[in-house]
Amino acid sequence: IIFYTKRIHTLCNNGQTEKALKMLRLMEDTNNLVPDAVTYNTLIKGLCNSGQLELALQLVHQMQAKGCSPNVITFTTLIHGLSTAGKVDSALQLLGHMGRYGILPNTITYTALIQGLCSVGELDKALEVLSHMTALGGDCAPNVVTYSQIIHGLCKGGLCDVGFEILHEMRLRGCRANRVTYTALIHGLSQVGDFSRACVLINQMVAMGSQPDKITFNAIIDGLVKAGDVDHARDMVGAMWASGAAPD
RNA sequence: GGGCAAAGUCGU
Repeated sequence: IIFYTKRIHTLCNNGQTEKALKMLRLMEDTNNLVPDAVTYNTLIKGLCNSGQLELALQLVHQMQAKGCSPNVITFTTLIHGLSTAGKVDSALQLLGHMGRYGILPNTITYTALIQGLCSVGELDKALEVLSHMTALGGDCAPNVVTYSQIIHGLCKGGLCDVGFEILHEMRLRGCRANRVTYTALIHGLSQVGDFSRACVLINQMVAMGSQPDKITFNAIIDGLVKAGDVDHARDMVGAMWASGAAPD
């Protein structure tokens, strides 16, 4: 069964969902194997990634019909799929249904939801979810991914200042910002031409032990070029070499 | 300790 699940995983990653579904039938019908939650979750993710949300939801019913209970990963995968497709209402609804199955959302589940809220511009709601997570704590406490993601969303929505507040908040709560966190904020600042604060952040991240990488530099160089400041962009390319990241 | 879920830049 692990063997089949691995094959299904590979097929899904190659976008071969048809074949993956056939593989599921093959293992059930001709091999009398019983797929478990991991098998179904793998397929559900594949279907979500290829935009076949309906089929993914059907598969959840199918697994239940066969006596396999969905778990928190099943729901998180679906919520992520719905969020990515911009169907945040459905994602929220699904979150509400989880309780009926006796399954509690965790940090990753909420983080997937925040992703969706940000992408449709519901930043206020995303911030509400973040507070809720903080209040819940434990398994639902926001982590560095949650914070990085919401900072990214805020910056995209033009709210870099709020992004800074979140950076401070995460520090207060003992969550260390990493390269992704800083890069998201640096990118936001660069896009609005606030290079001085972007540089301050670069220095901060170095001081905190995160080296800027290619993506960090690209983010700021792109901003400089868009602002027509080619000279400083060249300087940054120099700094990029100096820090051991090769421009591409 | 097994196979499954979440975050950053540019590249049409």
